[in-house]
Amino acid sequence: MRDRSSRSPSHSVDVVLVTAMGKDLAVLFTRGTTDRERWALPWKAAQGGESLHAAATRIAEDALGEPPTWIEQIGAFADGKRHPGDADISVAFVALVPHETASPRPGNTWFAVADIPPLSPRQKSMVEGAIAAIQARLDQAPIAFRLLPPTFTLSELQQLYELLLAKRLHKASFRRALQAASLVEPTDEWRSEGRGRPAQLYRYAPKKKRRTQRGVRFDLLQS
Amino acid sequence: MRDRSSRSPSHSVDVVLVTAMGKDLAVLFTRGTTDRERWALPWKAAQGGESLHAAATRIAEDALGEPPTWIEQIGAFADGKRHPGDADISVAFVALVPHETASPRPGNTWFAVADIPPLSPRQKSMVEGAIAAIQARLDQAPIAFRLLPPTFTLSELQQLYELLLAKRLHKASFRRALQAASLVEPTDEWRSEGRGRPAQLYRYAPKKKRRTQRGVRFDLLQS
DNA sequence: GACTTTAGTCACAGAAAGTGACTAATTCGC
DNA sequence: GCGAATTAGTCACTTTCTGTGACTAAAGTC
Repeated sequence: MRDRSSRSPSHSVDVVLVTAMGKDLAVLFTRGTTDRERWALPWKAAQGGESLHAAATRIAEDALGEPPTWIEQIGAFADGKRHPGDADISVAFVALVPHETASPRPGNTWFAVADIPPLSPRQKSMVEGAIAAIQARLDQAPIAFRLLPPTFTLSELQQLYELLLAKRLHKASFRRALQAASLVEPTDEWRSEGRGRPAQLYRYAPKKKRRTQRGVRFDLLQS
Repeated sequence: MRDRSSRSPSHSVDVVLVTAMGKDLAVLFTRGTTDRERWALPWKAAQGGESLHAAATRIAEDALGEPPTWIEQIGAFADGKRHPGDADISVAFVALVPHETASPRPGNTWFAVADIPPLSPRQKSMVEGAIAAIQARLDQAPIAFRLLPPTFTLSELQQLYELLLAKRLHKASFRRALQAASLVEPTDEWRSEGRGRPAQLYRYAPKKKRRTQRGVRFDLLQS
């Protein structure tokens, strides 16, 4: 392993940890290691011998006390001169965690996406990229379930989708689509949430299924 | 600008240039600069003061003689010890170019994706990532048109989609979807291609359109 | 001129999606 | 206790979209 202490690290790994906090998405920030007055995304300088993915998982776990339920690289960022460290280039990851079970370690705090503290330009790009990545993955992989606890009501699931897609969904359509995809299965528990009829709890339990063979959907293209 | 000649470059930028060559997708490879016997993706060591995107565009243009019609970063790769250079980390881009107008510079050759030469593990991952990225972007942005010359027949367009999606499409459905999205407009030219009725030429001309407000499509989720 | 080949269109059936209305089970106010 | 309010869950109807085969059109081939 080459000596790195004598030169600036070649790259950093930065993680955008996202959760669903009430009616907002929220991102985890930590007090900067160099500047204690500023908030920054959790990050570390590169270490030899560790894969990018493993490094990102470790960084997330260090900030959160537990590993994220999903993590994916969103790309390399080099624009913006001021990274919290002095890395030439930063590899950003987006990670999801259910809010219920997440208790950030001291010095780490969730910020609603609408109310994010001042950041370096580079980390600001990363946050934007992370939100965009979540929305882009949403209809390709069941990542929404990674933001929920093991059991949940269908209303909670729908509210989460409405939050992520930023649009209202019709209850009957939502459930019909869910059933057709056989992604969830009911438990025998019910939860009474204040007023109103209690809701049945479901768990994420995707069944093997042949993806219905469809033609091209040009209407989804954004020109 | 810091002196870089005295130390190994911190990162490289590598480009997966893709075109549609007859019945196959093809990727551009160049004779390795260090090892003239091996083929490699076009790449360059990092240069200060140039954005990743600009660097990738320049690399593509250097190999091809003209800029690609579309380019996008697919991520940072650090696994696999042997990069053609000695960069710790490599940022890969995927770029598209129509085959008709592309004439690679000497030392650069198209290889069908089914018949790719031996590569370093890292660059092999990049090629796989590039193909996956193209297929993933296909129903989110009209990138297929970036593989076609300015005018084309609808049969050519359909064959291209069949190539990219690796499945047959029904002619009437394909055209109906195309019309609904108003992505192309007819020119007043026709092309006679051997036997059979001549085909009308179209050009890519996306019209502003409200994306039909739809619910969640769980059936597209791959569990 | 009949046959083949490719382009382009139509129309119908079935599937999927949008939508409002309905029933069910609980809490709250009185 | 009881009706209003609230949330969950389901149904049925309509509209839209998609899969599909069959048809017409215009060229070349023999």
